[in-house]
Amino acid sequence: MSRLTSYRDIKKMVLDRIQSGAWPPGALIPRETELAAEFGCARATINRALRELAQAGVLERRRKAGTRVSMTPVRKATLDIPLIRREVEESGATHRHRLLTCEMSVPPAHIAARMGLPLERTALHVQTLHMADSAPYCLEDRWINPKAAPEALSADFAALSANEWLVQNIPISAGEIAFLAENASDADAEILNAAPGAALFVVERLTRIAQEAVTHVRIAYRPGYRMTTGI
Amino acid sequence: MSRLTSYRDIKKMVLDRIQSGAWPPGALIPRETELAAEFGCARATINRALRELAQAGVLERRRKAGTRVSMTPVRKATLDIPLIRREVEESGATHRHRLLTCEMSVPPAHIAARMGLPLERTALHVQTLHMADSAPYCLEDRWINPKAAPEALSADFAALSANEWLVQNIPISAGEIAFLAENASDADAEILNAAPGAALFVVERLTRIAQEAVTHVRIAYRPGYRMTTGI
DNA sequence: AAGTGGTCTAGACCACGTT
DNA sequence: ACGTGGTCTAGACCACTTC
Repeated sequence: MSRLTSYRDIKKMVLDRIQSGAWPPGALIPRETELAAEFGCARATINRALRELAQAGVLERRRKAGTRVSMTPVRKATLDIPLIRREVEESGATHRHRLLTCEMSVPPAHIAARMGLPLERTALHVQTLHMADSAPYCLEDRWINPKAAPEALSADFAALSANEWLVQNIPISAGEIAFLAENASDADAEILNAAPGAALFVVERLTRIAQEAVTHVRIAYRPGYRMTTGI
Repeated sequence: MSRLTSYRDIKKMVLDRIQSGAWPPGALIPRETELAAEFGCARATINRALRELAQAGVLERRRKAGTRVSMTPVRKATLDIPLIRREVEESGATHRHRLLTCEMSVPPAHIAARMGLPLERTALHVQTLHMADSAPYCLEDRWINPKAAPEALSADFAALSANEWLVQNIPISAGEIAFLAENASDADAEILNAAPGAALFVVERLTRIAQEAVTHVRIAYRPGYRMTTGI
């Protein structure tokens, strides 16, 4: 027999005890040393299993107080935020994109505020329509802070979409992301080939490098789009 | 100095090298043994740091091929799916709920199909309006498989919302979750006090225990709702 | 003060994928 | 075949919290 007691096995067994009701919500479970003895493995192995279950929200651990089954399982959903091109291609379609706008202009006040730009300061505005085969897939409306990403001014977004260019040229960074629903404006509707007022799934993302906003993007998906994941 | 080389420090230093551009997207980084020598710590420490960064989507690791900086930096967003009551309370408002429907009936075909129920089989249908202070917050439309959760038939959902009851009575389990946008139906609009056709942010969740569907829920939020998280 | 989880080490063996 | 990450061990010390 291969590895009788991998940390994966421990996780399964612990989950099993929870789901079977042997360890109900709120229950204190045995300490690591006891479980290690019971399962015949090192404490480090138990530790890894329990640590991962705690990270997943199944357990709550506190020094000295011990490990308990969560009372309110905070379910966490992990969403992948892929490149739009890849997302389209994985659905089996061909990805194309069309550059609609690429110019310096003054962003709307709420976007300037979120990016921390002074009012009236211009930024690079790039609008791109992404298509799956020949149908509109989503509309990317992006503002780029020229101070934080000066190279963007000379990039050719008609060749490589802004979405993809930024991923390849801006290092890993922090930011916020929001998901919401909006009624399609007349402009959105025409571009996405949707009915005016149709409910659109929208993702807004603000990306920073060292506190400074680099780019703000609003991606509005075609009607009917669903973002899915397991729990 | 305390801990010179905790796995957290390693993570920070690696992230720093990535964000500074020293290790650009796609770059192959040194192997674990080399980093351990450089930082003067055990390989296990390096392993934990790199493993967590890989889990966060920052690195991509493959045996024999080594560890690379992800080409697609912003890859994963983790959303907490809290109790609705807690979500409301954290915004500073008071949570109340009103039970609108609670009866056995035959679910629409697409829901029966997703739950794996035979056509015409009845299920428990529970509709709850959640309110923040006195304003509608979201509409919970839930179907419960009586075979998988028979105790639900005798629960008092007027006292404890179905959302909360299930969390407390059904053990942690697997499922799928989807986020989408829908135009408010006339019924939705009236209940949520929104304009008919308003774009609503909708979460649909299917919960299973051991392959069997326990409950399907559609939660439609009031117009203007945003689900946000860091990256 | 004492007990629990949190982390680190040094070494070992193994699994997987590339070559 | 071989090199890289994946995991496990046994032991140790530490940090935090409750008692």
